[in-house]
Amino acid sequence: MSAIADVARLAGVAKATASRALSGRGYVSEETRSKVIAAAAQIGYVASPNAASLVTGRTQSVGVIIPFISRWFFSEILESLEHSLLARGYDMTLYNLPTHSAERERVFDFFLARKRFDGVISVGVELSDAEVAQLHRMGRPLVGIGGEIPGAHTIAIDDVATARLATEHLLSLGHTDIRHVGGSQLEEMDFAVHSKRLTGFTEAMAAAGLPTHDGFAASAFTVPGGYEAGLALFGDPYRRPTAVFAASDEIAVGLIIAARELGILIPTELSVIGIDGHPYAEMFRLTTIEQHPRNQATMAIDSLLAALDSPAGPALTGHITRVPTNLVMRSSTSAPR
Amino acid sequence: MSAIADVARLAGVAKATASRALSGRGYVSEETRSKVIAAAAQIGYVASPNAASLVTGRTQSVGVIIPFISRWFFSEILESLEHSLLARGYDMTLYNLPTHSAERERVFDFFLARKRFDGVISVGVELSDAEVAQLHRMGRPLVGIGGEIPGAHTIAIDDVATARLATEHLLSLGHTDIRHVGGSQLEEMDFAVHSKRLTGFTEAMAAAGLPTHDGFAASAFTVPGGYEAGLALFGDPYRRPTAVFAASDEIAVGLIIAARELGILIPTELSVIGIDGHPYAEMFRLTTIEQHPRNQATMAIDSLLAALDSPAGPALTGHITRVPTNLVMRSSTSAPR
DNA sequence: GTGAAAGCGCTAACAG
DNA sequence: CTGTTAGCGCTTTCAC
Repeated sequence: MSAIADVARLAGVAKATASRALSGRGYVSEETRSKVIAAAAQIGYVASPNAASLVTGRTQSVGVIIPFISRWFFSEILESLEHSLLARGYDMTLYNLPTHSAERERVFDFFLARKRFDGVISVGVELSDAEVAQLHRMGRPLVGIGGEIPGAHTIAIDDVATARLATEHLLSLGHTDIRHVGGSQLEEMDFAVHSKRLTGFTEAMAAAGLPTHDGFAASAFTVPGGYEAGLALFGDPYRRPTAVFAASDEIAVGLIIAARELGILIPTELSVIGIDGHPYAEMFRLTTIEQHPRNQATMAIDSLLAALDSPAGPALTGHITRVPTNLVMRSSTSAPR
Repeated sequence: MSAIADVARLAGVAKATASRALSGRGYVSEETRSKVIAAAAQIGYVASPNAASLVTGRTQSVGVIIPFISRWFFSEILESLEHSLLARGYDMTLYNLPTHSAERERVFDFFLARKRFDGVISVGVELSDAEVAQLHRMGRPLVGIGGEIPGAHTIAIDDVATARLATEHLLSLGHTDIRHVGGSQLEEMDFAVHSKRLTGFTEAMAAAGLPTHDGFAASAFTVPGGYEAGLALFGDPYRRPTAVFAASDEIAVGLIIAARELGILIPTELSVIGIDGHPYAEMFRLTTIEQHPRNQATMAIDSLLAALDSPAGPALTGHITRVPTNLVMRSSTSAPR
């Protein structure tokens, strides 16, 4: 009971005609079209994309790989990707690939090799040349978010410049004893995000002629991580910095909670700046640099689907689109006392 | 260039034999099997599940619908579902369906009707009889998480009992002026979670002979939501409760932050209890009732895949598995002063 | 054990 | 504009 055959029979036309009427491809008279559509509606027909994909090569489905789900930045990206894809008629299938995932190879060699996807979006996962090549061999477009991937179009902020900007904000307020709390170089994220943010910090400090030795403290990229780091960093009042640049809003919030617990006044005794634009930032009146994950997701989808529609075929060339970030000043930063 | 045909040719066998050797179904001599496997490896063959599904009816893919991605409970569930499914060779495709989503009908009538999934998992989404019937008509198993769905197996905690337990904990410490901060009845979640937690609170208070009028304050199910509610609730020292039961850890944390900001000592002047087991709970030394989302996810997957494997066919009967919760006492609660 | 043939549900050519 | 035919890549009878 090939479903489309049922529709065709009911409408009194050939399978091919029913297919044309329902898919909108090819010529069908208005009359026939409505007859077919009525028949389809009557028996509740929904085309099987799997069968169609066998002949068209299109699956109406996109694969997404992402290293975290619960971190704010990534869950925002995910929500936005899903929403855009759904609106355009695509399914989104998700692969959660933490940085040192044992599953990684299997995901690339098996799951992504099954020709199930019209395209792949890699969020915060730095792909090896071999991985990119393998995806390209299937002739499918690949778009990245978060950092440069040779051979693929990528949407990303400039991590170094953003970190520099954050540090410069504190410098411009008059701070000289500034620390950076961020991810450990020993547990580097993809695209060397930890290092890049540290580099931006170091560059800005150096440009201001300030020392940075002992200027960095490692922390998990979470609120509890920032909290732990804060307790350690602020415990001794005689060796406490006047300002901290946190590599993410989550860390920054943890730092603020720790500071409050220690009775440190913000921003009078301590200025804190973060990166992201997390909803918590407003509640803590946190000065932060927003990086608009939802915009990044939208741009990625637009790029991917454009590559699919373009007559030139999937865009295989590498190109990075830098997304602008913007500093939002709130009352967690001020001039030092 | 039918891929499996290439493998067959290279191995010097028929397509059918290659298929049997690779899928493990049917008789193949050990010798032939290894020859075929070697050939497949040599040309990097990966079977197309879409083509296979056309004949087997199995897609090796599961659809998941979920109303939130960024809330801790849901992102934990999601991570765990993805992990379990991947381990068993299934793809997970995700539909984000907020409570009053305009897309809902389209997801059921179009996306889920396309015969793309071997089964569906509904996380925190209360399905109508029509929606359940539609899924069943496709002969696919359906498993729910979060609340009873007639006609489907569901994994869920007992929300009323859990809320009662939380309230009884505060009562047992000697509190009498207890409030409940939770979701508004006007913006009810699916499965009436807001109402159920309020009911549990009310029941426990009534059993203790205590009044509950004005005992409830509405809040968004987030840290900022709890913070706003806390500022309002604790602002007036003469009308401040001695204890609060928050409907989630996120709300509870917001309440604690607000209390600290107002200079209120916890637990001396205010006891707070939450529900979930969020990582923030430890950092805030929050007494909470854990509901182990990862266990719930694992149970759901086991149930779904068992239904697929069972010779009796997909389990269509409704049955609810209650998941135990456990109270973890930390220093955010104590006897009233 | 293995091969040949049929067919899953659909769309793309090509006639008409 | 519409019907007929072929075939996407795979699995599964059913012979051998």
